[in-house]
Amino acid sequence: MEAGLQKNNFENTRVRMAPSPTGFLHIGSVRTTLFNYLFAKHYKGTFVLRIEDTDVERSTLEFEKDIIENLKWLGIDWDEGPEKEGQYGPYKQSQRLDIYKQYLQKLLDEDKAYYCFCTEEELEAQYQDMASRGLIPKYSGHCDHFDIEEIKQKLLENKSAVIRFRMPNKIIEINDLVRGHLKFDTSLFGDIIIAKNLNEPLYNFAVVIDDYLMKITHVIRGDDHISNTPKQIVIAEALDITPATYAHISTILGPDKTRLSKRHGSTSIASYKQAGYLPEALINFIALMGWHPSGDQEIFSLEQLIDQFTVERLLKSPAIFNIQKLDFFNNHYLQKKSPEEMSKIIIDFLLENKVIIKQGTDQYLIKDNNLKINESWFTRLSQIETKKIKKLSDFLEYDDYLFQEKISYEPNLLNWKDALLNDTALAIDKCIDIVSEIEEGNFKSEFIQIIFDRCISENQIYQKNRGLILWPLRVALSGKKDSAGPYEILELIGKELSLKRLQEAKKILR
RNA sequence: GGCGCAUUCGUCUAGCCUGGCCUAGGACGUAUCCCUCUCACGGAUGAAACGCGGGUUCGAAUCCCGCAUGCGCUACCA
Repeated sequence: MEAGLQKNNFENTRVRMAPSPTGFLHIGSVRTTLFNYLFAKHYKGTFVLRIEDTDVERSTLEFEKDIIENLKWLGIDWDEGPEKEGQYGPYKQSQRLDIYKQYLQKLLDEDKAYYCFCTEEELEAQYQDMASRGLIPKYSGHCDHFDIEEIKQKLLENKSAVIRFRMPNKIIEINDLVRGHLKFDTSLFGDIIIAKNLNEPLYNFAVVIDDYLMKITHVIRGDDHISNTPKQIVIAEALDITPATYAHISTILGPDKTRLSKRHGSTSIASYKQAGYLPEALINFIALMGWHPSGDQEIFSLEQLIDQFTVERLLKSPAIFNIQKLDFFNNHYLQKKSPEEMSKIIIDFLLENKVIIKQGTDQYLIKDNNLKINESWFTRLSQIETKKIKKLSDFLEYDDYLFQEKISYEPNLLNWKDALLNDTALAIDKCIDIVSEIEEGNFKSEFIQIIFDRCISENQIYQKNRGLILWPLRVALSGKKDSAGPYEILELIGKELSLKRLQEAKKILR
């Protein structure tokens, strides 16, 4: 039978994502999740989330929590799954052990599977032997002929045993929604192990049972599963189960073109969230690695993705993860936030990173320099700096002078181009005079600018070369060669701290 | 080794099914210039790709064959 060939209508689809809680939710699984989700939503089907934790040694509750939390954060929800029990639950493999056991027993009873008592050493020896004779290493069939009494006896003796599936020799043809027609010769596999014992099924077996019982119609997964597909199909056939239709998408590669992994830096969604990436940016970026519409549009909201998604546009070649593009998307979505929204986002971020402390309703304190600020301060900050920010953590890097008490810089930095040291000192004095004169209540950048403009128009050297006064002012306030404009910094750090820094600069120049 | 999958600018990709509209389009990044006290923003301009070799055809990025390269699977992981 050619799996999936006959059903190419996408009505009443049930698709699933089956992450294993063996690590923090990473970019790659978010991508497959997203495509399953888009598929379900676009074709008005059901999206099932199933936790694949049959590997008890590696699966943890912490990772499971991380997966659920971050999917929610990204805005991906499910119709059935953890916290949303439906009629095909439970949705956690570790709670379905009795179910697998029945099917395992059925295969055993029908002699479609058998106990294997070979030890790892014996297996190793068999493979070695085959390889040395130029054969393809696969299970020799050493244990495939014991009779019931023999097996009973061995099991009673507590011999460690695994359950192997009697692999039929046949050609399996698959019509993959993304790859097209695929062909496999199952005789190459040998009798694969489908369970460690009756209570510990392995992935290739459990997944078949689950997909069947959960009435999954379409399976979208990474192409690293292509070789598993024929195995799952023969198991399904042995159980008289109709397999789902498959769609194997490409994998994500790191810059060195190997599969994206920890050695390429952080790949967990949590770490991107922490660095200050927006869920909409992540979704947009990830969706475009492995899927693309026929036109030139690149900015997509989740709703637009659902609307425009089609399986036909799923790509088969692997995509290399490019953080600069992610940064671009994040910057884009940051710009689209209103200053008020941004203000809230920045507050949360700085609170989280313990840069500021909440002191009451609309009252915050910058920990290091004791500046008392409120929400409108953050609104201003956002108006001034959001354009250059790629991710929220950039605020800490680019605008450190706003959050620190002391700033440090090379004295030479105060000098504008080839200005004379003496002129710079004069400029700083001038700035101190001007800033001192401005009343606290008028300490807004627009007003400050008017005052400075007046001073500049009154002094010919400054009129000709504004950098002569503006550069040292800005460096004295920020300690950096790159920063926001001097008037904005004055407003943000306030009169007291500004004067302090200007006096500091004056000292340095002597 | 065996099996499988992939191959258009540095990167993500459009175009490929249904050959001519492709002197290959867009985006990110990058370069130069303008704006400018700096950074960023904005504006202008540019560099940059059909893996290689055959074939089919009047014509190939597009169809066919071979090769090369990369990746994946070949677990008592998923």
